[in-house]
Amino acid sequence: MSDQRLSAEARRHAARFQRVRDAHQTELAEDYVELIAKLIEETGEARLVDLADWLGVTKATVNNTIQRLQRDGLVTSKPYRSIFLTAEGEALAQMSRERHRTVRDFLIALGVDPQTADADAEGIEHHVSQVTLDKFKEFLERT
Amino acid sequence: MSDQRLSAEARRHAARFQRVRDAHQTELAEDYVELIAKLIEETGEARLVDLADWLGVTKATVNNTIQRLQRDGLVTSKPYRSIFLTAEGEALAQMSRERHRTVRDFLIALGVDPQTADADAEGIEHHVSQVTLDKFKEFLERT
DNA sequence: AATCAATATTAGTATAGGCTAACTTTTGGG
DNA sequence: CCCAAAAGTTAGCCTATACTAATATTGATT
Repeated sequence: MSDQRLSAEARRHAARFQRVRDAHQTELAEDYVELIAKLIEETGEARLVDLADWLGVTKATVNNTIQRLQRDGLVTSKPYRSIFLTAEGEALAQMSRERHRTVRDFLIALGVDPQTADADAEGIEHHVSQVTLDKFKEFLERT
Repeated sequence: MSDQRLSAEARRHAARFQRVRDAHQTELAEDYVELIAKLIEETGEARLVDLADWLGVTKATVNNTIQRLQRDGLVTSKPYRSIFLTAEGEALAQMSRERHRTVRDFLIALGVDPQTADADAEGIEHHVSQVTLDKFKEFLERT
């Protein structure tokens, strides 16, 4: 299918873009399951209103998104009841939390203040490949 | 306006999310102006069809986005003519390119292979604060 | 047990960012 | 110089992610 007309560089560039676009699709899901796991762990349950507060969006938005996550098999929820993670959601949450922590710790080890590290990690975590994550870990071990 | 009911941690979390959501709004604009600058520099002009090829999306999508960027004052374009950057677009492009290069070089200095560094930099660059970028530069100088 | 506040849902709206298909305009090769 | 291919535009569609406002449900307190 690859268009002969295109340079190898253009094709690589397009592929990278594709990858970033795909990452955007999963970002929000990762943020939600990460937060749901945290809330369950710390408060015993994940309520819609708490998610809305922690995410800084309205309840209606959270409701929408939870429907989608349920459709995609990451959470379960019944009307007016609190939200649970499926096994798949749990796995994604654990992965996300670990990656988040690694990115955050790495930035702090680099000399970034914790406040900024928190903020930047939130955006960066979804775009770090396993290869890069391993380099971050290596650096942490060296320090 | 801050809701007394919310913990400081929840408020900080929500603020970080806000920041990531805002970053998403500018990401695509940055990617476009960065690419437009590159194409103008290397080929003399930025044609819609080239943008579509390099971004891996259809011409219709690029057309849409260019209208938006024009509305937002980052590019100028006339029907059936090639695309130019405004002063503001130029400034954003330069900033983006420099940040992109720093992130990429930093990852490579860390030991990440160039291929992966390219791919990860594409996603990461939009979420790196000036503070973190400066730490990346410091690291590059130390190496 | 009734009521009210907290919580959740629904309906309706908007924007961004994607697509395909059909159309128009430009341009370059014979 | 004309006409076909390349380039650009338009219309119509879709999904994700947000919002407000109105409604419905739950649960705690009197």
